[in-house]
Amino acid sequence: MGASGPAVSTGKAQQGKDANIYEQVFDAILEQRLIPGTRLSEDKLGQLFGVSRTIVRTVLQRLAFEGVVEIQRHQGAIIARTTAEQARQVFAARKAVELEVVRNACRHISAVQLEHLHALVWEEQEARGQQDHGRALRLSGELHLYLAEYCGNEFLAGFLRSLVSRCSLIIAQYEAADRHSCPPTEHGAILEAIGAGDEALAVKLMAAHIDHIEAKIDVREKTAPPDLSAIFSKTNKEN
Amino acid sequence: MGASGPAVSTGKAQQGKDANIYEQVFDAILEQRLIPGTRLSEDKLGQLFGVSRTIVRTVLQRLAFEGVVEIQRHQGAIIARTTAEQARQVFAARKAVELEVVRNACRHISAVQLEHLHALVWEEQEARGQQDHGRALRLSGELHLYLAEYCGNEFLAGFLRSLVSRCSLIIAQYEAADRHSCPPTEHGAILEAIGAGDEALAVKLMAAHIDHIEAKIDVREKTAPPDLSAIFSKTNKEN
DNA sequence: CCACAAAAGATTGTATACAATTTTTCTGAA
DNA sequence: TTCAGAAAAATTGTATACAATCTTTTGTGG
Repeated sequence: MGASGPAVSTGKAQQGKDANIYEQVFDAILEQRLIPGTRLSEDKLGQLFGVSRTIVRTVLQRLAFEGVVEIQRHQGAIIARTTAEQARQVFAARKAVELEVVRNACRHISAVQLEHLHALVWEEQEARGQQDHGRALRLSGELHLYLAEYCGNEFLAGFLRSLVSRCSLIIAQYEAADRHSCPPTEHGAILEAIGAGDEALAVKLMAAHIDHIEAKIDVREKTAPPDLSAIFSKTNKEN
Repeated sequence: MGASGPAVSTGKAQQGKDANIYEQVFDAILEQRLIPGTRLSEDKLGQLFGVSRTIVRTVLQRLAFEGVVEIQRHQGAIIARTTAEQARQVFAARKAVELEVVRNACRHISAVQLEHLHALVWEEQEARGQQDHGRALRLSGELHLYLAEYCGNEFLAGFLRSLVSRCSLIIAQYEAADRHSCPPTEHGAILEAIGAGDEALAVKLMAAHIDHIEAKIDVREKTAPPDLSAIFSKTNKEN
């Protein structure tokens, strides 16, 4: 599988060019190449992708619905920033959803689907071995998303999609320097339990797994607020 | 509270005119004045509300993201139809989310918030007594939504919002002639349990409540013809 | 040099024009 | 009549023009 797969089924097929842009922006978020606070100018994006603002606007609105960008009237779109309290809520929501997902997966998942998930784990380890943290993080997210998709509830899967992408933003905003967001051995263990149909164990492992991710984030505000350095020295402005 | 409240906080304040149209369409869905399969022509809606297709398009895309309308390329938007399997998934998702909501509510809810919910139950009973089934259904939905909002997790609340609206569509599509979707005594009992802080009881009652709603739907397909302008005529001046 | 107001510039909000596609209507023949 | 196919109409997809608002720069007085 190539580096830039379709990132889980994002909806229907046969869509317009907005779908392409959406995928690219979404993937960039999942790989943390777009970090919270980044401004997404309609004109810039339009020129970048060779489309008019109409298309860009559609994409930005969709991303805003998903919660990964914030749009404020007359002030445009930025990659969403997450407060510490919101981060707590995201992990709580993930736990509620993913425990249900795991329960369903233990009953509904097929052998070939399980095989696919194992392949993702292997791919993720490979990326991590190559120090490609962005790709590893995206693959980790995709594992959770495919698991949800295979559990047989498209609504839970769709919701989890927005939670996982938001998690990427949270990690980008808060995580300490050492970045190993999802211990891959845990992924493997969860899949083992699901494959064995051991619902109780799978649920327990998934709960612990999410707790571990949450434990890694550091609630001190790492965002550069109106920088002190900016107050004392006129810093340059990018682009 | 008047008949046409803001229907739970739908997001940010200070929004454009699209917010108004969105509210009206969403309320019409919650009150089942818009039923599954109804075609939503961009031009018709635009003339109806006195805005250009640009605005209508924004609204339709948002509704599509929430899952209450379906958009197919070059074929426009219709109120979403739900398959029997999807309906099953919606109720499963609601159960997963609302049980978590109830657990949190038992710990986080305040006295004044609980008072508000009790008032909603009373209002719903009143509407039912006046044979205003549409309003009763909307109030029932708002009860569930406010409960989620008060539980202290905006992400779960937002997800539940789309599930509840989808439920209105499911009921409109499938429910038998006798329409009493949410036995109000059950609502009261759930609030009692939450007020008493009895988590186990509250969870049990909510689970049973959702099961009862699901049990009422009837998977036989029932079609219905649309009439667009009449639906919004009471709130809009121009034909 | 700083504070502050006004103008210039940049960005977003909305409407409209045109292109692409689908749906409907019309025509003719089996 | 009924069917196929083409023209006509209607509807959606996209780009662009202009209006509204915000941001930055500039100019002036203290």
